[in-house]
Amino acid sequence: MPAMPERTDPPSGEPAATGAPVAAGRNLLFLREEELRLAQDLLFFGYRDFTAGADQILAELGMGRAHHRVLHFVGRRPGITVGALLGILGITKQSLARVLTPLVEQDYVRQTTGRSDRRQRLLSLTPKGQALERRLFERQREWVMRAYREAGPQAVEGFRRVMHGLMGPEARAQLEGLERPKG
Amino acid sequence: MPAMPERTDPPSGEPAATGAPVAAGRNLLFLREEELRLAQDLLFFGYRDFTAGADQILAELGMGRAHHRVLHFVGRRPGITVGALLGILGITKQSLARVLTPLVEQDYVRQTTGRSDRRQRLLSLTPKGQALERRLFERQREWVMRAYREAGPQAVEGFRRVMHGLMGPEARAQLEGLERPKG
DNA sequence: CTGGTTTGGTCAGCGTCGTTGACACATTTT
DNA sequence: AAAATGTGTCAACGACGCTGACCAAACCAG
Repeated sequence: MPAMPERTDPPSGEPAATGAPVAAGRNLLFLREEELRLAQDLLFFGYRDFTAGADQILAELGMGRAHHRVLHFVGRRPGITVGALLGILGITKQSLARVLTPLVEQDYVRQTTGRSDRRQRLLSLTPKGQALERRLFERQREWVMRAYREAGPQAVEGFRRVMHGLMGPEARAQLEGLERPKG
Repeated sequence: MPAMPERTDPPSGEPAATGAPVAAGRNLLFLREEELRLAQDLLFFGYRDFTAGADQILAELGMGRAHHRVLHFVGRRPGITVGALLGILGITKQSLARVLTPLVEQDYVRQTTGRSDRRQRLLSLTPKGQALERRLFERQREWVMRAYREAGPQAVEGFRRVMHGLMGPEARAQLEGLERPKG
């Protein structure tokens, strides 16, 4: 196993900086390579542990992450239509149904017929749904607050900027809608 | 549960202040509430879009995210044992097997018998595996670099600090191991 | 009014990726 | 020789994505 790339193998066939700072280019690329791999690690571990607390609560209720997302986004935008929720979640109607139907049946989410358009089913949380959503929220709140405290307020701002940058245009638009509700 | 914060109601006051502890307390709580809900949104959208690019490549090859993780961590730590990989991924042996076996059969990952302990199977990427891992890496690299550029270097540092804070103690220890290999 | 579109629901089936439980086998340790 | 360890594997299950097909109610345009 000699020919094996030692560790994070140094950028092999990099597009060698044309012209000037060859050595500098190598270093920069190398740095960025490690930097990026670290970002991958951080996102994997961080996201996993971020969701772990809520997952635990959900498991006790026989639910999963998908249920949480519905509770979260319906809570964030009461009166949202099924179609809009589908757009935010980026899943199919069938996938949503498997999770939404039980939530309605178990009285976590309420559906009311739209006033202007009676085909629409406007979704909102029942008190029971609000209570669960809040419980999940509190669990994650503690976790995130710990991270925020450790990192400091300036880091938090940076975190937000980078995460926002990781979102695609569609997600950014949807986030807009979430931040200023009615518009 | 009347005490439940109605919706995401807009922070009424603002940094009001030092004179009215009660009102200020309310504002701070609201702020944090919104702040935290925003963090949830950012993590959901950001992580999803971060992985989307690689997912696409993987789908073309009939693979999933789990395959990518194996390629990533084996690439990051060539010669890693199956047990250590299980520890990093935090999944069961059976779950790993379903993904690792095909990767070995399709010549992406190589297994060599441990020298000191011949029960161990040391994992490393074959050239084919390295090529795929690099392709996936490059795709994510572009995406992350865009976010980094938009956010600026200072934000990047903050991002790292917060993500690190989101990790639990176990993940932190494992990240340690990834950053300084043999150590 | 009629016909087409939109919104939402549902059945049926598939794939990935996580889980548990139970065994098997080689190797190392005691 | 017996016990513990590292790995592999069979079987079954659950959560959560997807596609395709079809239906009903409501809206909308000609």
